[in-house]
Amino acid sequence: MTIYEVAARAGVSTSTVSRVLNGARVSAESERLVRAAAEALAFTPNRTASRLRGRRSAVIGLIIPDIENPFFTALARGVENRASAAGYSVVLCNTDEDPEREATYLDIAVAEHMAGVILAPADDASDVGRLVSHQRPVVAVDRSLARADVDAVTVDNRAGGRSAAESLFAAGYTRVACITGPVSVETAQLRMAGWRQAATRHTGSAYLDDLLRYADYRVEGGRQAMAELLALPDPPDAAVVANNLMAAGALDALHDAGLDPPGFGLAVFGDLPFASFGRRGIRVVDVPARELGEAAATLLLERIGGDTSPAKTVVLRAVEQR
Amino acid sequence: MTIYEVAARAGVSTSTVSRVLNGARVSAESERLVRAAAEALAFTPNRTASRLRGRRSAVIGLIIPDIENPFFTALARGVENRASAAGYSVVLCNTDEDPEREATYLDIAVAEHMAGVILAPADDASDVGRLVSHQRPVVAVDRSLARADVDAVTVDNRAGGRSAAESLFAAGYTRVACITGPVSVETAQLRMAGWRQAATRHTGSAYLDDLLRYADYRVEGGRQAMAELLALPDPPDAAVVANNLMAAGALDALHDAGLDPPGFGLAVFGDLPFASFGRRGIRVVDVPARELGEAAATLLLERIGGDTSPAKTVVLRAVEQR
DNA sequence: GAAGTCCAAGAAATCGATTTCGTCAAGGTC
DNA sequence: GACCTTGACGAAATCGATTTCTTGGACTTC
Repeated sequence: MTIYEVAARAGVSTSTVSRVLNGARVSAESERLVRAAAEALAFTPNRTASRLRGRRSAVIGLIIPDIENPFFTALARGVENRASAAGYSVVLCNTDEDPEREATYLDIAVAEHMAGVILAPADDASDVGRLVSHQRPVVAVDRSLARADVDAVTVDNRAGGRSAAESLFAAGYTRVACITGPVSVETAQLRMAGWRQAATRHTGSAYLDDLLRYADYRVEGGRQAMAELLALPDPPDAAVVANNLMAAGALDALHDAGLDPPGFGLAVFGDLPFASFGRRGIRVVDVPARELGEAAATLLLERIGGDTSPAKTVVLRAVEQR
Repeated sequence: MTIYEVAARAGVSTSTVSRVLNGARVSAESERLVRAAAEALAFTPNRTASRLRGRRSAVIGLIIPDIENPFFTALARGVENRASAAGYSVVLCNTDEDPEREATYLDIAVAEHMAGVILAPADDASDVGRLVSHQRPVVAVDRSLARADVDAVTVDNRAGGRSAAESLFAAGYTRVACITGPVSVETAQLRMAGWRQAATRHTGSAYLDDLLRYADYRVEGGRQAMAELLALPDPPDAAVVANNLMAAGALDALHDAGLDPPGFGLAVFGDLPFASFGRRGIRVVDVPARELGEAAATLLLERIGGDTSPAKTVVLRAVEQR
């Protein structure tokens, strides 16, 4: 089912068929003939061929570290909404936080001639050089990249961490701990820094390290970190937890100890999906995942459209909301 | 950066470059020259061109109804594991249960010359005709299709529903209700049918419709259905809930009524992610999402590899596990 | 009515990698 | 030494849609 067969059936040349299909000038008669032939043959243009010739593709790559984390799927949803409204399809790639898989997908993005890439980097040193040097637009999302020539959309993690901690102090808790993500992950550091700032202000003491735990952004890590905190000689009475998955684990550990919120204060980054009733008494810092995705897609589409202004970083607000 | 430039730099023809890159016979000397040139130019073959010529693509489409449902992301993970091990990449498409978006993605799959498609159909009448008539392999997953000439991988939903209900009766509950999904969705019907079978056996009565609610497979639907059941003059003391999202809503409604499990018996299809502590006392029918994805990918890869045996349906077991 | 303008539409080049076909030389056989 | 086999490798065709270049006819204009 090629354009040649359509042309033959319509009794015109392939150029005319292409023109009809792409909305260039043709006589009404030719148009009628071509449309009839295409209809009769159920013709679908071969995108591979058209892309090879036209060098553009209507595909956006979205590379995320963990497809099973609802935060990233909500983000993906945001990207998809914007992209499909603009006629682009979204290819989702899951790196499992593995820089090597990430590199593979970045290579694929180049080789597949994708129109652009939205990347939630596994590491702030992620190598997007290949994309950039091929003039392929890239937007970093959620986490920013070390290089300054790439657009980014992030949330104000430090303010969010501060606001989470402040809200716990304001509610009367006095020893507010922090469970954050891997040392190497920017969002984990910033959220922790926000907490540290608020905690220092309220307790006067800069010796907070007892109350700080680095975990892995996963359920089990959260559980274990909370168990450790509860086992301290002078345990905390509240905690800021830096993501949703760890919060699920932390809640579990709290429940084991008979300390369900709000008896123990808990403020969490990101919504706890599907855990609505377990969520009661928990303070949530709303991380606008979908909006992040939408903002990133908007930015990327502008770049694809030819916007060559200097790289910018969009920072969305993340504030404790309840 | 084309194969021509590599050839020029290496002082050989493009055929030789292609041969080196694809592992055909070449002299050691040519190989060395070509590899050096490719390295020096940071050459990445243009997949679009290679696909156009070779007519095969190393991309598998995975079309799912709800990317934010952990069941489907776990399934996607399974597909991805198998596919990437075999050198294929996975393109994830989200239909939002919308047959129209599904049709669009199916068309894209044809036009993009994807190697094959794994589809969790929004409707059992989903039109995969285009794929089939283009000889493009398709595997239905989770839900089967009306047409019999397409491979499918499903779970034994009826047995799962039966086992869920049986386990509640065995634990001493006597009025076991059922909250299932949309009437039009096969899995919802089958899970309900399993429940009905067990309930009929135990209660002797075939008049179970009071205790049956059709909802929408979403959190709010589950909450509302459970609220309705609890408001009955003669309310149930247990329920089978046909998916994870509705269970989250149902749990919420139960909590509002002061009836947390195991006071009220609850058996759920599929794991409740991130709700570990809320999950206590709940019976879970393990729906092997990842394994479904793996099985579907295995089947699809066989078909892509040229297996032309008659269409088959693989049924995985889903049994109450605790 | 000659010259100029305009437009539809066909022929052919093009995108970049793969693959077929043919050539040439080295090595083997009788 | 004539003839055949084998292997490396270059020239050119190929995949299918798009786009440039060209042609020819209709229509203006003075």
